[in-house]
Amino acid sequence: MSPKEEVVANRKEQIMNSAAALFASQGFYKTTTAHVAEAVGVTQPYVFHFFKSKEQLYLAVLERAYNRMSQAFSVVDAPPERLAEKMGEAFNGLLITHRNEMLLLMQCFTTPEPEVRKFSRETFSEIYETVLTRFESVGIPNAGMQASIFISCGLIITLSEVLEMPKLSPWCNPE
Amino acid sequence: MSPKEEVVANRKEQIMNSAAALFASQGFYKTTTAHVAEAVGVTQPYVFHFFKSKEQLYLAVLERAYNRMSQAFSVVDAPPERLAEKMGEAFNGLLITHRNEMLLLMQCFTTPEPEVRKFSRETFSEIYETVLTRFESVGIPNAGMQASIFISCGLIITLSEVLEMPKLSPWCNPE
DNA sequence: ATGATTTGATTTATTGATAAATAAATGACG
DNA sequence: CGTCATTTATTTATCAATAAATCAAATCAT
Repeated sequence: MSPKEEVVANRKEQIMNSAAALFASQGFYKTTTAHVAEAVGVTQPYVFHFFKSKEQLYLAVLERAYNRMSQAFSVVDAPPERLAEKMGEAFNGLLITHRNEMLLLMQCFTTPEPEVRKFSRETFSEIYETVLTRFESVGIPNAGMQASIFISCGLIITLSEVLEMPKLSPWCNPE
Repeated sequence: MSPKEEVVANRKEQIMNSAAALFASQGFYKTTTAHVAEAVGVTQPYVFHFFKSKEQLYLAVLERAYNRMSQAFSVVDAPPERLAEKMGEAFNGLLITHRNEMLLLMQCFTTPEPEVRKFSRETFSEIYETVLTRFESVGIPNAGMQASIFISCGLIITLSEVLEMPKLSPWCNPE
């Protein structure tokens, strides 16, 4: 495949990538389909050839983000005392490699669109259950609370990233 | 003042109250000024008599919410070992008496409007500094981290309220 | 009657979505 | 090999809906 062909072949992915960046920085409502199209270099109506609505595009991006995160967590391996720490590192890694997707995933619960709410509920539930089960399986005491704390770390890291306030997440700061 | 006069006298507050409820449940973008007006029982253009834009209305609601929270924290008094706990209770109290305002305050950082972002940054910074100073003044060790944790509790409680997933905030659950 | 309160009518702007047209690529077939 | 047919990719043009904001006029209380 020539370079151009390569580019064109994955239009759907390109659109999802641009959409992820825009949704993450502008949110669902301020991001227009025309914006997304422009970022990719196609026309606005063409976006609807791949996604039947703006909402479906948004959900597709979120879905991909969740899968990536789920996958990243599943491959973490560590002794019980180190498990939470290692999983935290996995999240921080994703925050570097797929920043937009992670920020999006951690903020999507504030988007009041019913379908998005449904996704949020299901997804946060799955994340919680996954982490909980993981913690329990290696015998971490008070696993339920630890799983909650784990998610709350993700939330405040997101807050600190969105507002550019590093002091709010002493976790990730040097030393 | 007659009942009607009483109602009318506080139109501005009424509007802010309805706006708080709608913004909290529908978010900034899905809440229209017509919606707010209808909830109060006035016409849509009249909202603009009190607030020069929808955004200013939103910010006014947020400001009031922050003042309430700030005030509630400032009156908390407890011995060092109990301070964080008591302040947490203060927040939970507000979550009962002024649920909409608190949920709004904890989610506003996801609204990409520049002015709102600015408010969020300033406000979360002030909350953090207030809590931090408070913790430090009574000699709580690792006050910075504790202050972060305090805020992250607020975030996950909000998440669990918005998504109606009580399991995510074991803090508030019975026993 | 005068000033505060409130409304009706309207404007302006934006945006998601559709449909029809065009261009480009692919492959069959003489 | 080249031409025609068919599919795939992409654009142009446009609609319909919604919502914020403006403004002049009307109502109401003192």
